[in-house]
Amino acid sequence: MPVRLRDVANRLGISTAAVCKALKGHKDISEATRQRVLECVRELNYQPNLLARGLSVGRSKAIGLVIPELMHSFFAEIAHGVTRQVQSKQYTLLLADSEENPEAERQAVELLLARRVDGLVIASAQSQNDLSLFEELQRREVPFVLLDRRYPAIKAPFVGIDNLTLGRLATEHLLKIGCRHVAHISCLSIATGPGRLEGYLHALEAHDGKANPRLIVDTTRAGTESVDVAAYQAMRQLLSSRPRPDGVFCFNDPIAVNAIKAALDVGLRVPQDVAVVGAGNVHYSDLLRVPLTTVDQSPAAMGAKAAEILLQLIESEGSLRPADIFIPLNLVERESTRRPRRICEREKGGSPARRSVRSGLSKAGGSGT
Amino acid sequence: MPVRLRDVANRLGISTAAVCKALKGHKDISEATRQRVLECVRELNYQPNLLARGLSVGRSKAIGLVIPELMHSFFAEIAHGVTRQVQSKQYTLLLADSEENPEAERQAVELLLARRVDGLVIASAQSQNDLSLFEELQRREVPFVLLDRRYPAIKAPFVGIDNLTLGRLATEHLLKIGCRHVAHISCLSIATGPGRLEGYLHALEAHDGKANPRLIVDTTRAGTESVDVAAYQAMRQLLSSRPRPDGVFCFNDPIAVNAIKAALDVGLRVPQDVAVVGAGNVHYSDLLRVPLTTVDQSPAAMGAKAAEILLQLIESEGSLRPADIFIPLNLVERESTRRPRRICEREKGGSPARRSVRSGLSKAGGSGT
DNA sequence: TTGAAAGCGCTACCAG
DNA sequence: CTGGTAGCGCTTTCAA
Repeated sequence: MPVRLRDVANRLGISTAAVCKALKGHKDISEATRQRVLECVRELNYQPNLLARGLSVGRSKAIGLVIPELMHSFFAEIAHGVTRQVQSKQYTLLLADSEENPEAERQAVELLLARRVDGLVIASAQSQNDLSLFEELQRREVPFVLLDRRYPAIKAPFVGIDNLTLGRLATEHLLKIGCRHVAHISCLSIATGPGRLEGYLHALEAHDGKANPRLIVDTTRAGTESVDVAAYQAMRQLLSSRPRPDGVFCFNDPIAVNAIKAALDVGLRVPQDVAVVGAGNVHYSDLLRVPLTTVDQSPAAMGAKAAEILLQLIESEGSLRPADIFIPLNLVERESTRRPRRICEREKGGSPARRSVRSGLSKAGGSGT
Repeated sequence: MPVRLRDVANRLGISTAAVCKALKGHKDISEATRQRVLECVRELNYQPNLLARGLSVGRSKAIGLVIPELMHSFFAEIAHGVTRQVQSKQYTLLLADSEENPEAERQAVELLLARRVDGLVIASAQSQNDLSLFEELQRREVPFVLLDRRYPAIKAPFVGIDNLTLGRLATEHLLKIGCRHVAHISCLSIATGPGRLEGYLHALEAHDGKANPRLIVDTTRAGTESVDVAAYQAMRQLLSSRPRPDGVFCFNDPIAVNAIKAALDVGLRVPQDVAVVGAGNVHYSDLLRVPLTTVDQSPAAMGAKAAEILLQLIESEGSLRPADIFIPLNLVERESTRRPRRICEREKGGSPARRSVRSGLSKAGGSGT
């Protein structure tokens, strides 16, 4: 039904080869026929069949993006960054959502490979213990870049943030505003979780050396329980422990938002009674009931960078081995940690060199509409 | 490099045809050879090349999704609904983001067709005046379904909401809580805009017959100005007009959020001085500084339904002509319209039959993480 | 400068 | 029941 190369060739009384070359500006075709071809193509509204081309040349000009959860606006923004970059280079994006399920992710990757994508960007749901998926990809020499979630054992370019720094940044901030008992709601089942916990511990150690295990609670979900309720419960648990924390660093914004909810529900004030910081700088986090202090990770930039690197990787045909990229972090200070002026007593020991904190320009005022 | 059908055929000393049939369970192949094939396939880890298959059978088992703005969480959720449905049916999703640009959308569609997608789901950025893109699709007999943004002149299945009802629902709510001067911040450049305005007008007419044109301001952007600032300015303008509105129905949540910001910035209280309702029930809208009353549109359900219909359309090979689907609306009442108890004086005339309002269960408590 | 022809990997028709 | 074989639409090499 659709018009083929042959159709325009026949109509012009020339060969398909000639048309093909004319179209890609091969210089061994006369300008005259080239013009005729171009005109005819326009006239018939010829569109090359990319399946056929892909089969023929062995490259599809398509890449796959595997995301653990598109509902999370963090990943939606990443996806946006990826699409922008990819579309600007005339590639097509194949999207798969693993819903945080490692097995679903495997199948999704399998399917994308069967479609002969030229490469993959993966924000993975695999556990750190099972790297077989990535090993398989390497064995097959499929170019791929790891996004957001890092697997140190895997030698593939990574684009994301340094979670240790993130955890430290957030925790130091809480300490700096005078919190004495800083808790952490973690999510160790996600690849970025342990690093943030570690950053939290580092900051505490550097400050006064003590980390109270009772002030760390994890939200790894047992079964189908939603993250929101897990977070809510985690906060309730923290708030009933003694000493009661006066500052909480949460693994991410959704958790932080639920933590705040939990605190308010039991009659505590945020930030006066307990300060909260999240991570991700989700849209509208400055318009929340209590505007949320959070660590911005520039997800769109992350996505764009990952795509850019993947495309380089593909076009360089393996001659390139790009370094990991760490997107700069940015602590955005808002109400949830804005303590009534109160000098921090006993600032013990020299605090370790802190990463520079860029001006916390709100993101929700930007393009998020 | 990757293993082909031929490789397994050779290894088994049979023909590719036999292998092909064995794999798809054609009954004219002996169980014995079928087993041998299956085993060999597993052993060699054979993966069919879907480009080749697509070329051969003329169907790609892939569909395209065209979205105007993935950053907007409304569309991210739609995309999520689509992916779920599509993946469950073993289709692949090709994603394109038009960034609200009609021309970019055309090109994106062109590219998807060149990749021989079996159909398209389009939340379009085309203006109502230029339907050529859709006409072209119909001419080429490409199955497609219109999502969220409706083009009445186009005979293609539509999945979305009834904007007139939405506008009426929101406006009636404001009237019901006692607002005397209900304003509307519209966005007429988007296909869903006019319907909502109309619903607003209908509600006012039914109530007391008067609609003040000064209380309607549009946010169609001049140039590169962001929606957020357009919305903010629109609200400022409204607030300085006399009579000052005491209730505002906003085209969508991002606009509503900025409108609230504008009101608070000039020292007004929400909802006491001015009540605000949005549309979309964006994540966390119940955790905003002022939790936002909004009309929920169940975007994930919308996406899933659209995909489902498209797949039916494809598999029925045009024998089917599905009806438009209107996803039920759901007014979610929160702080931004929770007026201090105040009886509505002078409830003139019988208010028109109102759509049932389902229980306003918050969405942010759900899976949005 | 042009064209014939051989694939790319898979499917499907039709003859054995 | 099985296996040649002729495409699907495009690219590319090689000969004219």
